[in-house]
Amino acid sequence: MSERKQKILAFIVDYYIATGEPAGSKLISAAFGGAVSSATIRNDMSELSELGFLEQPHTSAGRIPSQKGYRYYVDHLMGRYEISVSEQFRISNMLKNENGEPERLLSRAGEILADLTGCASLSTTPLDRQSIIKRVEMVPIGSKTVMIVVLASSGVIKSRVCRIDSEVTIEILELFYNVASAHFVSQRAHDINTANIQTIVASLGEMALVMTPLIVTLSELTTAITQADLLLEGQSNLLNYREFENNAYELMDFLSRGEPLSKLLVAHRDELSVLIGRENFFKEMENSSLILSSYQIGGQDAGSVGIIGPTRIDYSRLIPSIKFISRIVSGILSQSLDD
Amino acid sequence: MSERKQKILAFIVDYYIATGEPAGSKLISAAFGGAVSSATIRNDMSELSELGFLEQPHTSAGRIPSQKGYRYYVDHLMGRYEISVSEQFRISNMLKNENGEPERLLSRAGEILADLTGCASLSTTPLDRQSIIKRVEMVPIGSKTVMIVVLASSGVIKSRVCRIDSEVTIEILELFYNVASAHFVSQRAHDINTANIQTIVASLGEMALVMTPLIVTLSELTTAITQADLLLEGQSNLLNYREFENNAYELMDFLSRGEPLSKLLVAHRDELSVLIGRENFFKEMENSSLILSSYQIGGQDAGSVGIIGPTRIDYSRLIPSIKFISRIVSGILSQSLDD
DNA sequence: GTTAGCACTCGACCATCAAGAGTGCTAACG
DNA sequence: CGTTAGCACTCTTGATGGTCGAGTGCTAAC
Repeated sequence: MSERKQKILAFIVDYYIATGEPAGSKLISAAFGGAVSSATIRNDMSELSELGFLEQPHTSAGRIPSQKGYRYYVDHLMGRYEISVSEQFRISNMLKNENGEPERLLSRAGEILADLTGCASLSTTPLDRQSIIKRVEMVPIGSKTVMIVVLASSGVIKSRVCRIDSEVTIEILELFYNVASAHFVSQRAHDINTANIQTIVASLGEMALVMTPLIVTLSELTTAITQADLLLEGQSNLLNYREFENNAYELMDFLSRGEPLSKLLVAHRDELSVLIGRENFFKEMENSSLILSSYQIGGQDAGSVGIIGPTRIDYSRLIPSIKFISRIVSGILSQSLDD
Repeated sequence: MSERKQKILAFIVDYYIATGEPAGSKLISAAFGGAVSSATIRNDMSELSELGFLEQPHTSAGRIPSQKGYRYYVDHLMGRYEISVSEQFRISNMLKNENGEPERLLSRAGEILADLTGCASLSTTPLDRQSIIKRVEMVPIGSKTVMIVVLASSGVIKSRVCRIDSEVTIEILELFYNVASAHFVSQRAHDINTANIQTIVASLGEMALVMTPLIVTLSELTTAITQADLLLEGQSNLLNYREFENNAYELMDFLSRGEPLSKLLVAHRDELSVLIGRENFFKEMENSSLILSSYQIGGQDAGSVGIIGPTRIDYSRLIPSIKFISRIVSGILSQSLDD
């Protein structure tokens, strides 16, 4: 593709991102200082249309980028920016104290990202197929109530309160810890077979009845550890975009379902993924773009953070913010893993 | 107000709730079987307008209820329904196993309510000004990491992970439990003075530095217990209503801010509160209605569940669902308190 | 390959018009 | 006095048509 055509495509994308208006040949010619006449631009635009990079809302409007046009722009044309040092400083300051649970950190990072970009932010909790159950704790909360805490080597912590039918005795505590260390601790979370729960419980003899809720809860927690949760922030930001005026419900409802999206995020744990429109695979997102950047824990890809917005999103300005946030998140999560 | 006028008002409200269309005099006359002529209806409607119960979108449309009209309808006119026994059974079955944390129960109840009503549901976590800190636990999670768990007499459990700068020793554990039982356990959560934290920490001498993050986290958790969290579900449902087409962002953004709403809910812990439009106090909600019903723990009002929707909401059908859910929630929460 | 010129298309905007819905008012009725 | 029929009036809705301007595609010339 000729250099001029590239410049034209770049201009149209930039202009449409900035204003939301189609760009016409005369406007572009003027933007180039009149060095090329509008007729020439028209010829080029016509070819760009034929190649599928541009489309026309209607005959007498200018051109706007097609999804293929955005793709070419992202891959070859867009400017590279960095976020300012003071901004970097501000962001890392806001996050550096959230070094407890990954979930809190990610949710805070998501808020910042949503504010920064004016889009909705999303992230997945860390997920590592190799992660093992590092620790199981049972904390008495009441005479018949305990809290079960499970810690994975990925740093993820899950806890849940569980009520049983009788008083929590030393015997129950001991039995629980025995079961936990025999069948759960040091196992890969993915390998723990939920079907085995029955046999484990059965082996407890007369204590089986009392222990069942505890073992079931423990098993549910280990399952929860093998699944990435989706965290969403700033969804309402999306309502400010014209493009979502008519299908806001579809999109928001899809977002709130969580699971399909979290699968999508888990499948794209690269340093940078830009998914434009129909590249997202889900019909509900065919008018949206996703920008994702993975974070690492101890050098291992563990999850992603990113944003969702209309396809007409300011890729070049927002990509650096997302990359930066994922770097910060990587740093904080890796550091808390030093225990 | 004459009986006929009441019937007319009731019909207009019902009709508008069902169809979203204004009702005209001819339609109403026909609905009454022609027993009264449209001219008579017109006279009555004119008076109802003068009294402020009805308004006209424009001259040649029929009448729709004003907010005052809805208020009169809710107070005097609407039908009383009950939800079917099978429905009651279905709902209570879905909830009866969520007897651990109140937050999980309420969030599940909120999902059900949102599905049931097609509105967004909201609820507050239990809050009791008299509630005391019943228990504080510190669970080692890693060599330098602990999880602090605080349990209040209201049944609310808050936990957070905390990292410190040195290994967690027996000495630290003991010191922590000493501080906790001296200054936190058995205290009313509301009475714990955050300003005292400094003096507590200072009294620890050379251990002060290590202990600070732990004590601060503990103090933050007790503060969190004195505040009702707001749980929202099914927000995207609201996007299906015509009335929110133009101000969806305002409303959704307001909902996601949480705090003002949770204050509103805490202030309305009655068996049933219906807040219509401007009665909601917040400008962002002037076109919305809130239906709330409080739940009790051990006979004490502890929080509310409810829904938010457009003012044109089916009050008579939805109120029973909300009351029922709050009764179920009361039951489950009171029962888990028996420890 | 580039450009000027021009016919053509199409949406946005505006005014006009007719149809229909619903009202408010008046006068008559029982 | 409450109720009703009748009618003029208002206002929205939708259709129609015309103008304007923007932008294009094509052709012929440079």
